[in-house]
Amino acid sequence: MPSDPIAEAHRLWVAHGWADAADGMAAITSLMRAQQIVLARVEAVLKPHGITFARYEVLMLLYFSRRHSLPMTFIGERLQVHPTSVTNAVDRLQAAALVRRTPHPHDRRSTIVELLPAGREVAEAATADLNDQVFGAPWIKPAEITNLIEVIAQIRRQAGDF
Amino acid sequence: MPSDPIAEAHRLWVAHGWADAADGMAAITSLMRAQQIVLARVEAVLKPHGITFARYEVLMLLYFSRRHSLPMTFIGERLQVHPTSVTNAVDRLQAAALVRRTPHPHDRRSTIVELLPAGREVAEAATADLNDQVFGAPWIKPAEITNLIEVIAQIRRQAGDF
DNA sequence: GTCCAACAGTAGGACGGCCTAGTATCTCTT
DNA sequence: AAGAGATACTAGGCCGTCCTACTGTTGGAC
Repeated sequence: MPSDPIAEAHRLWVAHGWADAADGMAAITSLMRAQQIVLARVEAVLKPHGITFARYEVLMLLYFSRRHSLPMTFIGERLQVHPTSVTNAVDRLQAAALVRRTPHPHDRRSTIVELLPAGREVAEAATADLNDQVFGAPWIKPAEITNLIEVIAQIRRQAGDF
Repeated sequence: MPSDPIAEAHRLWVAHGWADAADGMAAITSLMRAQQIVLARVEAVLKPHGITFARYEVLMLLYFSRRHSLPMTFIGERLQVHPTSVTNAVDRLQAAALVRRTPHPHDRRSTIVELLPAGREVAEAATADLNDQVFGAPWIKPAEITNLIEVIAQIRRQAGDF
């Protein structure tokens, strides 16, 4: 059984006199690796539904909104992604007839994205699968999950994420 | 001050009867967001050095290897990325004259990537900046950092990462 | 009232990740 | 010794992210 590459990197960091940065390096590298692992699982579950995680997030944002519709700008701010990424995601969702663009009634610069019934179906079906196969699956102990949420919330808060 | 979008999503998950998956959803969403935040910081620090995080990881792997050279395959396995991603990164590092490709002495299928002196310089300078501005910076409390490493190690181990 | 700065969205391009397909080489079986 | 399967790498393409540049619209300063 091979050793943990991150623990190995940590050891090398200390050996090179970078001990005060070794923990931070290991934590950030861990974060990168974990995200990659988890994203791959999520994408695998979403693939049969014909969407990606980026598009799933847009769908759920619309799903939870009062009128099942939101301005492009709001979506970008909420998901913390660049406006062009929203354009990209909405383009593909619209091509799949899951959402549609509607002009804003008062501001002709703005565009409203509206969830279509087909999009609502996909959102519900995809969520059922994700809840069953990923979110609700026993990947780590429940206590550790809430711990993880708490620690990351600190990072996010410190970065001005909320 | 707006509330935490992830806490909000958690609340909605519970309200829709998905309580048993709410924590997992929040943890995974947190992971995604945190990775995005941290990666952006790392990339900003590396940008003046003319490399990205993907290429930095390759450079450091070579930097720590005995002969400052490794097979393409080994790099991909260690970094847990697709072989084509290694090809991509090495292409760009080679174009920047930081590494070079060398034929494997015994196996003509294989290619050895060798760190050049210029690559060594960049690796050291980039690491100094990363240690100073990201890895060693006080983004969360030290105890929380080791906690994060531990929890993520469980996820990675469960996923067969090591 | 006019003009200009700010804003909303999109087009085009760079980059990293993956997948599939293809070539070249090795290795094992028979 | 020969063929089959595994292995190493790469080319081309898709997707999501970002950046810059551009068009159109709004709203406030004057």
